[in-house]
Amino acid sequence: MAKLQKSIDKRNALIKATIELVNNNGFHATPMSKIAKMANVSPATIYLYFENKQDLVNQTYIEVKAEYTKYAFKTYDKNMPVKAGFELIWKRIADFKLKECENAMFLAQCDNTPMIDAHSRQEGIKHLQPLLDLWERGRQEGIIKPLSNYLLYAYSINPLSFLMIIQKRGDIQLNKVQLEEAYQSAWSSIKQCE
Amino acid sequence: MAKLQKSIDKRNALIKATIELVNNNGFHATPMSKIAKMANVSPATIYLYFENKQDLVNQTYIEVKAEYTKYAFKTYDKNMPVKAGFELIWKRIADFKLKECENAMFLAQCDNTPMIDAHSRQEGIKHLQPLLDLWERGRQEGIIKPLSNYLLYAYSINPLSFLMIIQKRGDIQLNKVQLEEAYQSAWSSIKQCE
DNA sequence: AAAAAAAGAATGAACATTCATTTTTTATGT
DNA sequence: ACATAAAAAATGAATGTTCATTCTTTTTTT
Repeated sequence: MAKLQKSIDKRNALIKATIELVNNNGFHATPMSKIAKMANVSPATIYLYFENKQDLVNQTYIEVKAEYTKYAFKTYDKNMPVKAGFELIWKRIADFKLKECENAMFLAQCDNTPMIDAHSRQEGIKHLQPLLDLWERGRQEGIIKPLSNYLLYAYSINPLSFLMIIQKRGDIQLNKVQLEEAYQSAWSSIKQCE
Repeated sequence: MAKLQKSIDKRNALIKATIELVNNNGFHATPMSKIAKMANVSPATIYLYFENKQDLVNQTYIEVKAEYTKYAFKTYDKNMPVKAGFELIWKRIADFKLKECENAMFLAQCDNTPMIDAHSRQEGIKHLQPLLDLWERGRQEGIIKPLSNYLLYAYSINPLSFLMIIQKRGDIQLNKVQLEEAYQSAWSSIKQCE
């Protein structure tokens, strides 16, 4: 037990260091040696936990993505009405993106880069299903526009990534009011107009 | 004249090669030697045109960003009505993102990465002013929601980046109809509801 | 005492950048 | 026009560094 615990701690430290360094310097400028140093570990030790650098980054991606979706759906129940369900999920996602900034930044970087291999990317998408199901229900009930999931995502969820990035960069600081405005815009763009 | 022309051709070839390689392999996996090879030039020659790798990437970014905004505003006239002006600019941007896919992909990667230095990023934003002015006018006329430029951009323009990426990845193929839908969503999310 | 985990140093490849030469262009004098 | 010298541009090979990964030894756990 103690051994296993210790191992998990080290693995977590490595993943955390990877996120922080990749966020600040980019993949191209984060050597294994720095990751090791930040995690208080010898470079050689990394290879006890991960196959190589690519594997480390892939696994970090999958881990963070899983945290993200877990957070998003934590309080969601698939029997909720469509509108309420969407609002709930949207706000959880917003919460994650704006509070767990490090994690969200890392995902944004991975999602726009050939840094992650196709297989891990696929793996990362899996857990988004509840949202897709909700949208399907919304379309059937005539509450949500009959657009593809991709379009709905592009208009209602993806903008949060952009907002997160510029907030991190210090260009804006979203308060409660602005967040509510952002939510209304998101909803406007996907709800079926009467 | 002949000399200058030749130089510009080489510079362009280098920039083109940089875009293509960074798009396909990421910054971290595009060595100067490959860029040189793709541009049919010796590695040493790159340093006659650019200070170093960072400078090459920064200048490529600025160049592509300038192309992007030039394209976006090509047929826009600042005396147009707000709604028509927005539709025009939006559709030009969509055109650019979906047709000049290579260029747009490169920008997306740069914009979510510490690949580009802050100064060059600043430089790249400059040319967006006509759109910001249009929005200001729209807010004053009560046609556009009283949101910050960042929010308006996040909801009406940024989704195109996401759509472009998934189209490049082969997940969707936007036709005329879907593009019109996307436009309507964009407009819905920023227009003042009556 | 055996096995597992971790470490630091070593290895070899890849890479950005520079150097010494060669090729091409430009300017000059006839 | 033309030959030729100076200047500029371009090159391939060399340089020195950085880095991912592995090897051997040491420490910790069982």
